[in-house]
Parts: sequence; C-alpha cells; structure tokens
Amino acid sequence: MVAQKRIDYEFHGYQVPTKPRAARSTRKRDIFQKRVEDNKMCAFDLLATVADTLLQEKQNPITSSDGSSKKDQHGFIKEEGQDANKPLKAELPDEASRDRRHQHGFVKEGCLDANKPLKTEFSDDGSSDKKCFSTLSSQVYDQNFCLKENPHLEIDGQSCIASIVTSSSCSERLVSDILVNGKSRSEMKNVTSKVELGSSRYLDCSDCNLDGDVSKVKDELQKSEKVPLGTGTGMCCFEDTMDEKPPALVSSGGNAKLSQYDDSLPRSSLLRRCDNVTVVSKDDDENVLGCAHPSSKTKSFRSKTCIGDQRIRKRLASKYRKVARESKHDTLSNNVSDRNFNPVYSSRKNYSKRQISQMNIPFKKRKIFDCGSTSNSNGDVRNGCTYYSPKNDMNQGGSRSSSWMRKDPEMSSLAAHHNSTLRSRDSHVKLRIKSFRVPELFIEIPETATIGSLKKAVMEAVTTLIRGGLRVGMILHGKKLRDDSKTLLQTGISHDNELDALGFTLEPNSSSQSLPLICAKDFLHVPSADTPRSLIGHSSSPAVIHPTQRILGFSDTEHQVTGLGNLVESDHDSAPSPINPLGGQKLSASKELTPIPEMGTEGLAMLPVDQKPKRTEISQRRIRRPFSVAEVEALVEAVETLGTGRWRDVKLRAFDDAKHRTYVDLKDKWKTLVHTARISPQQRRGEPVPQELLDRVLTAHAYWSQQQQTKQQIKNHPETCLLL
DNA sequence: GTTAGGG
DNA sequence: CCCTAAC
Repeated sequence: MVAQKRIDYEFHGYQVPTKPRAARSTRKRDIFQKRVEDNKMCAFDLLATVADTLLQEKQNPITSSDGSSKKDQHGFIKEEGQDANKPLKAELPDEASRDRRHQHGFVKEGCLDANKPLKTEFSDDGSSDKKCFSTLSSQVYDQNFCLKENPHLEIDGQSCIASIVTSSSCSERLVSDILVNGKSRSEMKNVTSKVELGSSRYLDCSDCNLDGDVSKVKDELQKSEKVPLGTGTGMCCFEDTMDEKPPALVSSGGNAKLSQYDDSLPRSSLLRRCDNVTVVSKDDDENVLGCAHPSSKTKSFRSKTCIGDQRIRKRLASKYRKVARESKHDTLSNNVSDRNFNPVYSSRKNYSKRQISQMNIPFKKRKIFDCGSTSNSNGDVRNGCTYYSPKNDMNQGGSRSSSWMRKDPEMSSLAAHHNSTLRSRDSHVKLRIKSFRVPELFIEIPETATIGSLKKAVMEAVTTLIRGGLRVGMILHGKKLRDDSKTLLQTGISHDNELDALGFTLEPNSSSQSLPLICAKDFLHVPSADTPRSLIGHSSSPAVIHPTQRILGFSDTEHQVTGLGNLVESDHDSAPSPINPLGGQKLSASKELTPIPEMGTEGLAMLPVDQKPKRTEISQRRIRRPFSVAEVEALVEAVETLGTGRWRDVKLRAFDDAKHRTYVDLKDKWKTLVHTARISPQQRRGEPVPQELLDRVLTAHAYWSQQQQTKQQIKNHPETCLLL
C-alpha cells in the first residue's frame, strides 16, 4: 500500500515586478547547469506568497465565510479509501469536527487497533496519561483546544499543515506536525506586490532539523524581506484513525498552536491570539518556523520501530547518489507543462490498478511531478486550471479525501501551479502549489501485520523523514534555483507565464546535501506469500509511475517479508508465513487510493515532470541477501564442475530452487568469492566463509581461468597450439 | 536470454 | 546488487 500525502497550497498571487526575459533566460541556463542546492529563499518567498494569497482569500468572502470554508482541505493529506487505505490524512476540520478535535486521536499505537482513534488519549480533562504519548497527545490536545477555543484561529484552510503522527513502538509514539503554510506575509521592499511566506512549523519529536533549516530560511527571508510572519494553519494529518472522524488538528511545530493570521494584527498580537500559540517573531529567528518544541518531551518520542514483532524498515531517499544523478534529468522535465504530460501521467484513472510493490523492494528514486494531477480532491481538477478557493477545498476535502491521497511515490515536491487567471491584480501572480509530498518512504512490514501497524509504520517513516529536516528547493524551467539571495524578479519569476515552469521541491536535509530532488514515495510494501510480486497500491504508479516499472521483490515466496536491506536476514530461508490477511485488503486499498486529481488545466506543471522517466525510477533495488555458507559451498561445487562462464548452468544446477538467486547473482558472488579469497581474512567482512571453500574457489578459479586462456589461445593462434 | 565487467 | 555492453 502506498499512501501518498499531499499538501496543497494555493497561491493566489503575489506581485512581482516583471523581469526582462533575456536576463532570465541567461540565468536559467546557469541554474540549469547546477542543480544542487536550492534556492531556499525563493522557495519561501513563493510559499509566503501562497500563504498570503490564502490569507487574502480567507479574508475574501469567497474563501471563507462558508462553513464549507472551514473544511478547507488545503495541504491536507487524505487517505484514500478506508482507513487502511488511508494512511495519511490531512484535513482541515470543519467546525463540527473541531469540536471533537480534542477528542480526536492522532496517533495510535501500533499495537492498538489502527482503526480506532486515539481519542482516549486525549481526554477532555486534558490529562493524557497514557504512556509516552501522553505528552504528545497533550500537546495535540492543547492545540486542538486552542483551535476549538479560538475558532477564529482556524485558518480558512488556506494554510496547510501536515502533521504526522507516528508511533514507533507500541509504547512510543511520535508525532510530528508540520505546518506548512502559515500565513506570513512578506512585503517586498521595492515591489508593491506582497509576498507572503508560509510559515512552516514542524513538530519534530526527536529532531528539529527541519525546523532549524526552515527557520533559518525563513529568518533570512524575513530579514531580507522584512516579512512579518503569520502562522498558517492548515493541517495535514496522517492519521491512523478512522476517516469519518474529523481530523485532529495537530499543532504546528512545538509550542506553536494554530493561530489565525491577521494581516492587520501586529505580530505580537498574533502571538497572543492563542495562549499556546507560539508565534515567531522576527526576533526569534529560530522560532520563526515554529521549530520550537513545546517540550523536551517530544524528543522522547524518537521513533523506534517496533510494531509488535514486526520489523519495519524504511528507506528514505535511498540512493541519493542516484537521485542526484538522475535529478538533473528530472529537472529538465520539470519545465513541461501539464498539458504536455506524458499520457502515463495523465492517466490517473487507472488507480485501481495501482499496485503495491513488495515490501522489500526499495524504490529507486522516483521523481515525478504530477503537475496535472495535483489537485484538489474536489474535483477542481476537472476545471482544469482553475483552482477553487480554499473553501471549496475544505468542503470537499472531507468527502473526497481519497483524492488527496496520492499513491505516487513521487518525490516530495511542491507543485506550484501558476495560473494566470488567478491573478487578482495585474501585478500579482498567483501561484498554487498543488502538492507537497512526502519524500519517498520505504516500509517493510510482515503480511501478518495489522493495518494499524502498517499505518504506524508509515507514520514512522514519515516522521523519520521529516525529522531529518527538509528544505525547499525551487525549480524554474527545469533548473534549480540555487541562489537564495536573488529576488523573484531577478530570477524571472515575475509573471504568470513564467510561473509555469516553477516548481518546488522538498528535499531532505539530512540525507544528502546535494540531493536535488526528493522522491516522495510512500511506499508500503506488503508482500504476500501468494502474490509476492504483485504490486499493490503502488503509490504513484498509475498516474505517475511508469507502467513498466519493475518490481524487485522477493521472488521467493519463502520470505514473507523481507526487511529492506537485510531486515530479516534470517528470513532468507524462513518458513513462509501464513497468508497475510492484509493481502486481500491490499488490493482494495490500492483501488481506493486515488490519485490526486490534476490541477488546473492550464496548470502549469510547476514541477518538472520527467517526460521520459528513467527506468531506474521505477525499479527497485532488490534486498541484499548475503550468501550463506551453504550457498557458497553449492556455488563452489557447481563452478568446480561447470567452470566459470556457464552461470546459467550453475544456476540450474545448484540454485534452481532459489528463485532469488539469478545467474547474475551467482556470477557476482563468484566474483566476490574470488576477491575474498585473495584478501586477508582481516579484510573480509560478513559471514566468514570457511577457508577451505575459499581455497577451492581459488583453485577452481585458477583452473578455469587457465582453461579459458588456453581456449582463447587456441582460438587466436590455432597454429601455435597445433605446434605445441 | 546470457555473459562479462564495471560501478 | 545494479547496469550495460556485447553476444
């Protein structure tokens, strides 16, 4: 199962001075060459703009007043289908839901039924004494409380908050909240236009990496831009809980509570709005993004993966190297507008077919932008480019939560759409970030795991990812904007038309400094004995992923679940486990998963979409499965008999029953065996291979090498041989 | 589809 | 293990 989370932002516009194209084009080239660090500043500016837009809309009758507006879905992640299917959910609760929010539980213990809300933990009395989580829950509760108490605080839904709740272990829970869209507005010095910064708040249980980075960036922005920060309050929640229940609000980072941003209000006022709300003032650079942790307690929540006996492994942003390499390619694609999308992407109707790749199979980085798809769950998509006001989103969000979910393992990215039509003012450009995805996650979980466990695993993975820190990257015309110091104008992001090529990405900080794009793949892999290779609910597969993506999973049914990367080494030969009850659900889940509708028609594909997805994107690296001594012995024996160069025969002879050992694997193993035999024992790693076998390896290798040489000589110099 | 090698 | 070129 893959859950995809998206956070949508809407940019209604910011004014940016127009910039001569010529200069821009030049810049593009430069940027294009380098696709490394992102231009955080720019990104934030854009975000700010979005936030501002949202804010404006909020004020605007259109967006707000309706009760529906309260339902704003922006930035929500919704789960598709039923709870099992909807690991992630982001919603803006409507008022009714709000009332219940405090009751609403965000995090569930893996042990507990995933389907059940954690409400119990949030008791009205505010005492949450349960376990580790209590602290967290209490925070949540508080936040919720704030919201509840201060209805006004609630955002139109403009802002997006992604909250992730994860319980790493039965006893431990991790909750992380990310508020992405705060509303902060920044005023451009020279520009009449306003740019609003979205404030991001992360509630990072263990690490504040994100916060730090974000805050820094933001801070910079503020300084340079003199932008007051507002707090946005959209929320995205990943919940284990039932769908029907109103999404719980998660507080923005740390102490920050949701607060309503009022343009008219001084920042200080904002701070006051909610007792719990922490508003970052310019002074507090660090806190700006809401990095502040409510309490140190949160740290205690470090996730440990412990779901029952299950082992779950997540690989986050694996292979950054590859990603980096590929990123360039991807970036190029970014420019592509929605219209240009590859049919593959465009066809998002095939969701039912989404497949979930097997648990063990890590995806290679996938960079996909579903520019088009982004959309609102609302179905706004059908309108094409038109984006609805936030309220629409809110309204529909609840019902259409499914749409929000994306299966795409796509890299986390913010897709910003720019719609010229959106411009309220001539000078303003409206951008909308359609999605904000979580970077790819790999989750490994036994088939026997419960849905709740799976959800937990997802949460944990997300949390882990976030904990590492995220940063915003911007891509313009396929090129990464690296210079944070440049203004939008300078960069050429001044007009709507320019925005088409503008894309935002979230990149994990921790992982790799140079990682250009993050793949946001959520990928739950639940292998089933019966259908080891079936992909279920592959996150982005239908819409985004290339149909040909190959799945590397355990081929052998023997392993029910293979941990990613040796998770379960013992599993190699472990007896097959009973069929996972989840297996049946998988399919359903996948069906339920619905891709996010595409953005507006005009949609600009803010994010580069790779027109030609590389094969690598869809392929997953197989899990590593070290050869056992017995296997080595069998290999040696076979090679001694058959010689090198006949790997297929070796395979058939000695490993015919080992589905997961290909002849290439055997060849590679032999190669390594030879190498191992030649090096000193001290240099050898892994399970020691008996020296006796190594000796045989060397002997056999020498023998067959000689044979080959002889053969070659005969071939090349038959006469010589004859003479000899 | 196999092999052989580099990564 | 992956990826590819070469067969």
